[in-house]
Amino acid sequence: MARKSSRSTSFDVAALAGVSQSVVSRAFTPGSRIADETRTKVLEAALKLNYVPNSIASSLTTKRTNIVALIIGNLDNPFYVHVLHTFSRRLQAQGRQVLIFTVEPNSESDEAIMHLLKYQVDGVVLTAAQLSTRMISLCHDRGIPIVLFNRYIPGSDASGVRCDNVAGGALIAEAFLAAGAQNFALITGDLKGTTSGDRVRGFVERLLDGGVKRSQIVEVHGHSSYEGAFNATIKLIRDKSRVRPDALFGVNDIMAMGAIDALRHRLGLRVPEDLMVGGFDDIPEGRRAPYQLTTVRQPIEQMVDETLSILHLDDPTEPIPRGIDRPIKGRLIWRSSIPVPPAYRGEADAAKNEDER
Amino acid sequence: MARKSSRSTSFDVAALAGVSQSVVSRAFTPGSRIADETRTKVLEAALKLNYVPNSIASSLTTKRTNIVALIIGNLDNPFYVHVLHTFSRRLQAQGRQVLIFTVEPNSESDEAIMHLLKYQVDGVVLTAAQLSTRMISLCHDRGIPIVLFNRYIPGSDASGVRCDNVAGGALIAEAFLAAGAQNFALITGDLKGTTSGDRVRGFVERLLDGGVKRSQIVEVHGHSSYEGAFNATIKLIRDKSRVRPDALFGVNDIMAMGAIDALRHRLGLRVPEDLMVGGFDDIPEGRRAPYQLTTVRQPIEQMVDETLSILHLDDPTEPIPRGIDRPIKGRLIWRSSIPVPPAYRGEADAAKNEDER
DNA sequence: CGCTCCTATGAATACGCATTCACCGTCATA
DNA sequence: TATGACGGTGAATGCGTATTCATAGGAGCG
Repeated sequence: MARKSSRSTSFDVAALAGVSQSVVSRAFTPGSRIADETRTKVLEAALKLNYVPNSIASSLTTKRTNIVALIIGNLDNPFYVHVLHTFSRRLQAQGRQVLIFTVEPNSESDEAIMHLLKYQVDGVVLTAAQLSTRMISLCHDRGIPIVLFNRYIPGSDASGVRCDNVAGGALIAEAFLAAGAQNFALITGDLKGTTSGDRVRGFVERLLDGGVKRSQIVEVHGHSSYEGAFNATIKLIRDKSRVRPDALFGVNDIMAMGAIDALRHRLGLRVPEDLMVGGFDDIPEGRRAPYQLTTVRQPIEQMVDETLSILHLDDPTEPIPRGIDRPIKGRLIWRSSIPVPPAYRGEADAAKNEDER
Repeated sequence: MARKSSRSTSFDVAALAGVSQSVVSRAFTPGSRIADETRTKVLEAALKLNYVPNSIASSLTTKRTNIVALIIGNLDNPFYVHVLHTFSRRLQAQGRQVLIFTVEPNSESDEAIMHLLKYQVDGVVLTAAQLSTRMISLCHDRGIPIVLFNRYIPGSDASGVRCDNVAGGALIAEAFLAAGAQNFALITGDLKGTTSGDRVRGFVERLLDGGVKRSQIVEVHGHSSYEGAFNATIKLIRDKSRVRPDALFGVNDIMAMGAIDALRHRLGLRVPEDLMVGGFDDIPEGRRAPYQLTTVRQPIEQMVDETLSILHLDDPTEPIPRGIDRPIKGRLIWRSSIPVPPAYRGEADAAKNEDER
């Protein structure tokens, strides 16, 4: 059989059902004017012919593809996998699909944008990746809304949804202070994106506010990954020129996990007894028995909701939203990678119950 | 500005460049008959107008969308995330994109198929999900090639690429035997797919061949996930009615990791001293310091290559490949979750070096 | 110089569907 | 019975591009 064999069209169905092609179209368009009886007749004919409407063809007239592009720069961090999964589920429930564009972490996504423009996607979500403002206006000019997820470009007219990273970083600082830490370290990746930078800033500022001296805080950079944090931690602890920290903030969970494993399996230190560790994101992996990571939970579902609402997928006549910056507060989840101060015992138990469900 | 504002067409470009629309089309079609000078002129005009060819419209005539659907049933297992990532990278390099369809694990993907038919995708890859044979013929009838990744339906005319799971299971059995294990346990998820079943079969058969008695092998089922294996392991070890196994095969790496953590953090056992553990997949997570998982490596790159070559994306005139079953041998990677017998020391050191690169 | 051959281009058409507009029959109303 | 009003249908058109076919012009040859 030839490859492009029998793909029946609305005309074929119309012929079989004894109606016109317009009627077939209406039979598949909810809310259009057609007699129930006729619709049934058409659907039966369609079934016989294995007819499925060609959404490519209909996009041509409706100017809607029901496709949303997701540009994603880091699938090695489980957090972004969860983000992808959440978007996919939500959009599928709306009858839309995700067209995925993977880019190298920290590389510009400009090329991806050029490609997705061809596909006439209804909207774009960009996460864990960089983007030039030129590309944003290119999308806007063409009527394609774009939302940055967990990223923002201050002063640009790009819209974004993000966790309030400054406030979140402060939460970890507070947890450390409440647990009685004295010397602080933080491990972060490159600061190209605003995400890490904000967390670092919130963390450091809160510590300084709490009376900690600058000299009590060490900042280490590594590749923004489990391995990067693993190696950076080893370097940090082996550096005998400074006092060993007793609190370590991994700027995201996957890095905190790398740090914990380095501490335990390379450096022979105990967590949290010798060193308490805090993370950020609350990925399910951080809840596992070896980590029990105290962290800031990013409310993914809510952030995805916000993102979709900004995209206005349902009514394309809305003007494209510009310059929106919607920071959403995260919540501190107490587990045992930071010793739980008495005041927070109840909260920690609640989190534990929730995890075990 | 209105939403669907200024999206210029090939006619606009033609007008600006002083040529006809056909010439614009040719300017963007590699290998078509057009004078270099003219092409340059057209491209300049296109640039001025921010013109990007509308691939939706061109699909209508070419009958190619350059979109490949990927149905994926389990993003919680990092293995499938790597699979997704690999497909995405490969296809993007060819100028194609992945349209993602997430389905609930172990649910039928029939609905997803109905949706992707609308999008006129050029091909379909299905992984970690179930599918009825009816849907396969539906795709085939419409000229859409579909390949099952790590899954096959014996006797059907579906094509598939998979790791040779029977042989792989046997490799773990051999490793256990070489390490001197006496009592064996295996933890597996539901056996709906062929993947787990084959691994179990290869494992058990190889043990029996090696003189192990049936009574020395315990099989435990749990949800096919980290947590499922974690809980199943606890149940297994706490069952005092039988001797404690000294070797445990997690039917995939993520389950093996769950098992290891349960052994260490709930049951107070040491790995590999009290219990050796083997996995399957060789996900990067299993290489981490706490796990050092001895496992069977699935050659993802090669499997993806095979899959793409079966899809024949480049020449749609090829007849749709039916009934292909391409098993690919995996390779045992020695790490330290199984004590390395002297004969394999060299191999293990090599793996270690490779990991640390 | 006249012819053919070939290359570069333009005009026209098809792709599959949504949508507009006109039309027809029916029913309720005056 | 005549008049609208309205629900349902069909014919025709447009969406943006690829492709076919015809043509103009130039190069090469005898």
